[in-house]
Amino acid sequence: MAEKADHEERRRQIAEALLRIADTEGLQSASMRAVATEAGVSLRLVQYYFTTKQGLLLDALARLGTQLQARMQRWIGEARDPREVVTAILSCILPTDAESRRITRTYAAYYALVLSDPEVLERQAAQPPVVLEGFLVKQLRAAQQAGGIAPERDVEMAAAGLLAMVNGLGSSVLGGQRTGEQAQAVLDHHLDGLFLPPRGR
Amino acid sequence: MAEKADHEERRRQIAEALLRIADTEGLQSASMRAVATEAGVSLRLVQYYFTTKQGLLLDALARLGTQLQARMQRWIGEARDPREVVTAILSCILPTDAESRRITRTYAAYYALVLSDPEVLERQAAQPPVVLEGFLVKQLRAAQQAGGIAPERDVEMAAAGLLAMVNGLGSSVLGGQRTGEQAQAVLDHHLDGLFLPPRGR
DNA sequence: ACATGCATGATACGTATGTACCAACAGAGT
DNA sequence: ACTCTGTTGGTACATACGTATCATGCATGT
Repeated sequence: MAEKADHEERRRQIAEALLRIADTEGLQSASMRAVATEAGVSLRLVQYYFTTKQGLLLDALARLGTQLQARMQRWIGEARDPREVVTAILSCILPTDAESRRITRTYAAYYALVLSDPEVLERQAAQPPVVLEGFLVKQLRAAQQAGGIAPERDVEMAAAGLLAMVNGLGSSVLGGQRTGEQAQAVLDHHLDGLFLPPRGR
Repeated sequence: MAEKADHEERRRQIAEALLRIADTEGLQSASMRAVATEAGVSLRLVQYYFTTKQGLLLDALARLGTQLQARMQRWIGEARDPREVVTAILSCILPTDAESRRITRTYAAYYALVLSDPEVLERQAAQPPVVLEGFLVKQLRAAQQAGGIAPERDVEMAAAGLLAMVNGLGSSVLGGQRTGEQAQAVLDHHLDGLFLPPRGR
C-alpha cells in the first residue's frame, strides 16, 4: 500500500497548526481552512486525517495536555527536594516563559468550548489539569512528613487553594493585569507561608 | 417625536437575552438571530438598538459588570466587621448560588473573546474584576489595622493571591471538578489562615 | 508490469451569519 | 389635518464555514 507520508506526523503537523491559531487568534478563528493554510496543506488533507472538526479539536486538545505534561515532568526533574517539586509543579503552569504562555493561552482558548460542550468536558476528565491535584496532594504530604510543612496543616486544602491560585494568576497574566514575574512573586510568597523555614541546625 | 418604547429598557431586554444565551450555550451560539428570538423581538430590532454585534457584546458585558457590582455591594452591605467584608467580596464571586453561577459562567463565556480581541480587553480595563483588587487591599489593610490580621502580613500579596484563588476556584466549579460548597470550604480555610482568631478576652 | 488501495487535490453544496436595504406605521409638533 | 421623525418589520446579499463528492496520482505487493 502507499504509505508515502507518516500518518502520525501529518496529524501532529495539522493539530499543532490548530493549536498555533488557537494561541494567537483564538479558537473562533480556527476554521478548517485556516488550519489547512497554517499547516501548509490542503483543506482536503485536514478532512482526510481528521474526518470531523470536533475530532481535530479533541485531538489537538489531547496533544496540548501531553505537551503540558512533558513540560511539567521536565521541571519536576530539576527539583532537588519536596519543596522544589511543589514549586516546579505550580510555577511551570504560570505564563512566565514563551512555552508556558503558549500553553496557557491555548488552554484558555479551549476553556469556553469545554464549558459549553458537555462531551468535550467528559473527555477532559482524565486530562492533566484534573489529575494534577491528587499528585500535588501527594507531594505536599511527602513534604509534610519530611518536616517541611507544619503537621497540623491540611494539605488537601492547601493543594486545592494553590492550584486554583495558580490558575487564577495565569488568567490575570493573560488578561494583562500582571506580569508573569509578578504572578510568580505572589505564588512564591504564598509558598513561603506554607513551607517552614529550613532548620538552621 | 415618537418615543413609543423606552430605549434603555429595550436595550436592557436585548442585552440580557444575549447574556442568557452566553450563560446557557456559550457566546458562539449567540448570533444576532438567536438573541432576537431569545429576547422575543425581530432581528431588525436588535440591529436598530445595537448597530453592530460588537456593540451588543460590549454593552452586554458592561451590564454584566454592573450586575456583579450590585451583587457585591449587596453582599458587602450585610457584613458586620472587616473580616466579613473581605469574606463577602471573595465569596460572592464563587459560583455557589444561582445568581453567581450565572454571572461566573457568563464571564467565562466572554473570557476567550476578551483574550483574543485586544479592543475588548482595553474596554474591560475599568471593569469590576480589575478594580476589585485595589478595593480588597484597602479592606485587608483596614482589617490589619483593626488587629484582625498579623501586622507583618503583606496584604497586597494576600489580596492578589486570594483573588486569583477565588477566580481559579470558580473555574474548577464550572468545570465540574468541585462543588460550590467545596470551593467555599477551600476559601474559608485560607481565610482562617490569614485572619487571626478573635481575641478571647 | 500491473492492478489495488491509500493519499491528495479541486470543487460543489447547503447552511448560518452579520449587515444592508426598502417599506410601512405611529405619534408629536405645527 | 398633515407632515416629519423615530420605530419596527420583512427580506436580500455577500461571505464563511463544515462537510461531501468526484477525480487523479503514486507507491507497493505480487
